[in-house]
Amino acid sequence: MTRQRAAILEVIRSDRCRHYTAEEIFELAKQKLPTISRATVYNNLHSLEAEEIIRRLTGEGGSARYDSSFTPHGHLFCSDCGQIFDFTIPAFSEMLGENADCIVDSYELKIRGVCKSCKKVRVSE
Amino acid sequence: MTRQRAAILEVIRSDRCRHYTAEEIFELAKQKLPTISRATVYNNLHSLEAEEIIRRLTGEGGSARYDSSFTPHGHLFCSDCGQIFDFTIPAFSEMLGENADCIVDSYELKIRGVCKSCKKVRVSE
DNA sequence: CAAGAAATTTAGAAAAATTCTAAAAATTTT
DNA sequence: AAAATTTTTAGAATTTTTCTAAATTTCTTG
Repeated sequence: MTRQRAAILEVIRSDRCRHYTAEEIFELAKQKLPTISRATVYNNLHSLEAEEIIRRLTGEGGSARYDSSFTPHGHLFCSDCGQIFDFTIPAFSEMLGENADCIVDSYELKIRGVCKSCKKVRVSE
Repeated sequence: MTRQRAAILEVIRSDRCRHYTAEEIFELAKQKLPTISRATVYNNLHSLEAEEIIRRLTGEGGSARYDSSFTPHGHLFCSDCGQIFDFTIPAFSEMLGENADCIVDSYELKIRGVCKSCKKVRVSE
């Protein structure tokens, strides 16, 4: 555990809904450790994901975003505000268990849509 | 509908299990239309996805892969052979319908694990 | 706690992936 | 078939990620 790794983790964990990009994490970590380098951020993001501490989310726009939790859960990608909301599906594990003749290491349900508050804005417009 | 667009679609549809990358699609389309450019491939991949004809899959390695169908379904990313297998979950739509207070445009279930045949290889080794 | 070994970080270059641009070509409309 | 619109091309530019070798930090062990 290095100071850099701690700073990176702290940045990722400081956020429970924005899901930062690598570049954002780099900029924020830089405020704590001005000499930190991009490569260190990427190195740590990779190892943290390999250790199942954080999760890499991709699919919207150019750069990956990071989730402070590795626990399997769904992500709602709001097409209006761009935020990524977490949610869980209690019955999900069972559903998978009974049909899959494969090894399931992890899963992620990605929903594209419009979140609650943006839906309200749309209705009122 | 241009010749380029048709060639790109044809390439994507010629494959039901590999899920080509943009670069692979570019190379394969080039065999039919030697002067096709990368930008055209990307332009068309974007518009085809916006028109909900194909789907962009991301998350494994650097480049996105393309699915010839936009119909919501799950993807099993095999961590051994790297292939992406499609599967459907009949009960899934209902499950979503009853809980989501948001607009769901589409969804994708991503599973990381080991496919049937790689599992067999692992056991026999 | 100090010395050596191992692992990590740095800075920047390099590579890979994607987007942009303006002119040319193709397609569609009239 | 001419004009208007859209798409394509080629390559530069940008963005994102990875690599590299030297320097630094952390860990291990006496």
